[in-house]
Amino acid sequence: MTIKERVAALLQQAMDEAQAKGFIPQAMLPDVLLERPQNREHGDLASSLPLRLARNLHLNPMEIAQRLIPLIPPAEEVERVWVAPPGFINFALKSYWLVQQVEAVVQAGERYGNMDLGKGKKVQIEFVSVNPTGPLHVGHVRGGILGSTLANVLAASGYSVEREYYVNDAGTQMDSFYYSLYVRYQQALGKEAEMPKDGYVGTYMVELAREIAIEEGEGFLQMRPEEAVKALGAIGLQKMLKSIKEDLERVRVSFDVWFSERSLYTGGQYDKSMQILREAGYLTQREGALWFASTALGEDKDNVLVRSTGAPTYFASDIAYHYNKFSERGFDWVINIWGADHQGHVPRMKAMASALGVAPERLTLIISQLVTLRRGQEVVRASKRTGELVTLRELVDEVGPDACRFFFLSRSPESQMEFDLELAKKESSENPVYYVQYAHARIAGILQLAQESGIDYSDGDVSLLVNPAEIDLIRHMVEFPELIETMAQNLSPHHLPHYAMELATAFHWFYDHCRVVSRLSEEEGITKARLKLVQAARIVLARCLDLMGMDAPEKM
RNA sequence: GCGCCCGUAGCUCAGGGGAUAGAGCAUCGGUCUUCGGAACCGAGGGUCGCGGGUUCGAAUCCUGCCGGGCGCGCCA
Repeated sequence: MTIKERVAALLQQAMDEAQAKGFIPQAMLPDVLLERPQNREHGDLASSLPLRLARNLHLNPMEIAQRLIPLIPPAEEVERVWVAPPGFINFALKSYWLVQQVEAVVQAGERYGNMDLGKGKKVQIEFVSVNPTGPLHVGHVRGGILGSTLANVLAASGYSVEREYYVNDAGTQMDSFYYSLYVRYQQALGKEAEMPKDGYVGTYMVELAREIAIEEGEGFLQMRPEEAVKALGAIGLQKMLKSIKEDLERVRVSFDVWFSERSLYTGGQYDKSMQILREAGYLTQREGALWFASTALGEDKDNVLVRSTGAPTYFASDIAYHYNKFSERGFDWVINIWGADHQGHVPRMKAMASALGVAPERLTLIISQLVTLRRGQEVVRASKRTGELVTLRELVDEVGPDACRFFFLSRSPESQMEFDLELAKKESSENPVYYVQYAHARIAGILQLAQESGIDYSDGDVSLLVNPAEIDLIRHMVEFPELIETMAQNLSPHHLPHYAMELATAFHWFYDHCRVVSRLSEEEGITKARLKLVQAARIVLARCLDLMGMDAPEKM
């Protein structure tokens, strides 16, 4: 239970009693009872409950507050409760309680901030899932970093999380990729062959084909073209996937499962899911194609599942895929992270869930807006087909994984963002990423010094911590569990970098005001107490960095 | 034309019904310079795109414009 929930419960108790005794009329309580006021003078926690109730109760908000306050039970956490116009109830926390939280943090260690919001529910996060037709570029990084961090956050919140990459190894785009590879392979071996007009003309395809020609020899030239395309394609796909995986690992994005689209056709999920839709009456045959009657579910148009050529669409695969996720693998909750260019597919996905008999709220689609890439004034256009793009690899080589992650993470998914490569590079020596990491390195330095000096601070007495800088640092640490909760509830990991900045600031401020390691024997007590505080600060900061997938350096 | 997202400081972005709207970078000024200066403190800088509405209270919710991004295929 976070301190916010604890105090909210106290307020709730007071409210119940007030109503039971008839001091206050019965009323529905708002969901949110407590807030963190932005101004310190308003206490550690505040409630606008009286203001919210005033209208329905036909009472003056100040009056409501006055009646409520005497009924708030005394608690070891709370120092003072008071009314503030126009009708807030403010709470100040006891500094004795705050200071004891240092012990709580140290005791919890790496588990500090974890909670059981998810109660072990099985959640799957599917992200990136780019067609393996070429290298990942900058636009794909955002979803990867968002997904991996969200997965960390949900895991810390008590969900059982699985990370998945959906490999589109079937479908027309892949056919084009396979054929392009065949052409490049022939050319690599000196044979005349012409690229299809919508083929993948990027230079990486030339290199891929050459590599295969060297490793596998000329054998594919002897095969019938269809056979060669298939055989080469299988090799090309594996190489492409390997390279994508390596690229993602450079930004510390990894997956538990790489799921093959093709397996849905060989494993029977496609047939089964279509059967379910057929029996539910959602399939119609029209104009030579098979349609999903999504208009029956409130969508504005139907969607083709099987083309008149007999080839299933990507959407048909999606249905089979989600049938597999929900019905076969039994995920309680499925989260898909998509780029804004797929936003139009959301309604039909929801319709599909209903048609499969899955409650639509068990499927969450997070749409992250696209990234505009710039080099100074020049806008860089990304086109995978022509190969004119800044790859993920180039980006990470230029900017580094930590800065990359921090930068992408600090923007909320729904806001379009601009990535200026020049700026990212230029700022990298003087940017917030290093500010946060520096705080960690500084802490490590202090603890190192303590160790070298042979100081054992395990018996440090935290009640000696009274300096405002010390208390301020503790206040920030105490907010960490609430942060985890907020991020998990709103699926908004972008708060993490901002919090990390604030925590680092609080630490630097403390460092500036309070000398930690003292050689004076009369300062032994405060030295140990502060070392314990520093240890706790390190735990929280390291957790932040870990959740963000960043390094927590000992030295820089 | 229709749908979704966005518009907040010079720039990049937080804040998404509460009290005086914040951060980083940039600009200007100061501190300290014994545990790591990749630090600390301060200043300037805002019609929260514009207009209406709801509310005790709106940057936040509703609505109409304006501006930008992305969609609207038997492509993925």
